[in-house]
Amino acid sequence: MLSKKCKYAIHALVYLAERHGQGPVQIGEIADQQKIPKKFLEAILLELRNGRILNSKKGKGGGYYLQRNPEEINLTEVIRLTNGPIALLPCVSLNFYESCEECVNEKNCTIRTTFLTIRDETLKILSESNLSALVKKQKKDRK
Amino acid sequence: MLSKKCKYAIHALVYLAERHGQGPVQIGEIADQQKIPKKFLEAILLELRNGRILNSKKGKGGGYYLQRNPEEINLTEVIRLTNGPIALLPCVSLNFYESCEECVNEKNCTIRTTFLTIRDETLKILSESNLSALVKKQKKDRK
DNA sequence: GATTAGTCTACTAATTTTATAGGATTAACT
DNA sequence: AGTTAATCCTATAAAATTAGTAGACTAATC
Repeated sequence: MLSKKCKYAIHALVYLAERHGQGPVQIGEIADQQKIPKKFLEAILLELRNGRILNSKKGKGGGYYLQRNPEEINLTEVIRLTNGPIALLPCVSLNFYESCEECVNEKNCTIRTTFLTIRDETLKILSESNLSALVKKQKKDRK
Repeated sequence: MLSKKCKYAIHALVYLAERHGQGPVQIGEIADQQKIPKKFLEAILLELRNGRILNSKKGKGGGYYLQRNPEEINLTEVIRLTNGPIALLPCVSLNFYESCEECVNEKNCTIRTTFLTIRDETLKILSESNLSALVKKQKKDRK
C-alpha cells in the first residue's frame, strides 16, 4: 500500500496542477484544502522540490508551483520519490535494484518472472497517469 | 515491496509444492534449505495453516503439507495472508476495503481509477501464478 | 527593517516488521 | 508407560519505518 506521505504528495500535486500557470501556491492553502498536516506537507513539498518536480519561491507572494507542465509529470516519478520502489521485489526493480538475500539463485528465481510482469504492467498504467490526465478526469467528474 | 514474511512464505510453499504427495515435511528442513530463520518460519507456516493453505501433522514423522493441489493455490491468496492488501490504496481493495481518510469524495477521487486498473492487472497476473506453474518453471530453469 | 513564506536540522511518537524464547501439546515408537 | 520428535501457542523484544512536530534560519518583498 502507498504511504500517507505518497498519497499526500499526489493530492498536493493534483491541486497544484489545477492551478498551473497561476503563480505560486502557499503550503498553508494546500494543507487546508487537502486536509494534510501542514508541517508534514512542508517536508513533502521540499522533497518534491529536491526531486525536480516542484519549484518554490520564498517571501511574500511565494509558494510552490510545478517545475514542468502537468503532462510531463506522471505518477511513477512521484511514487518513486515519496514511496520508494514500484516493483514488489528488489530484484525486479529498475530504480532501486538489489539482489534478494532470500533468493538462492537469482536468474532462475521461481517467482521473478511473475513480479517482473507485474512491474511492467504497473509502470505502464502509472506512466499514463500524468497530472494533466488526472486533472482532466477530476474536472469531468465534478460536472 | 513484499515483506520478508511474504517472500519466506512463497519460497516455503514452492518447496512444499515440489514435494506434494510425499508426506509431511518438517519445518527444520524447509528452514535449512530455504535459509529462513526457523522460529520465524514456524510462525509463518502456522499462519498459512490457519489460512487453510497448509495442513500439519504433529509428533514424530509430522510436518507440513499442502492442503490442496498446487494448481489450486495461487499467489493472491498467499500475499493477502502474509502481506496484506494487493491494492495500493485501501479504497480499491477487494478484501481489505477501507475508505481513504484523505479522499475528499471517494466516487470522484481523481486517482482511484488508476489504482483500480493496477489492482485488476496485478490480480490477473498473480492468480495465474499458482504453485504448480511456479514449480514447473523451476524444474525447467534447472535444466 | 518588518513581514511573509519557504528551508533546514533535529527530534519524538507510534506502528509495523522481524524475529526469539520457552513451555504446552500431540503422536509415534519402543 | 515413557521417551522422543514434532507442531502449537503465548509472550516479548529489537530494529526499522512511518508519521508528525519544533524551532531557528534564509530569502524575497514592501
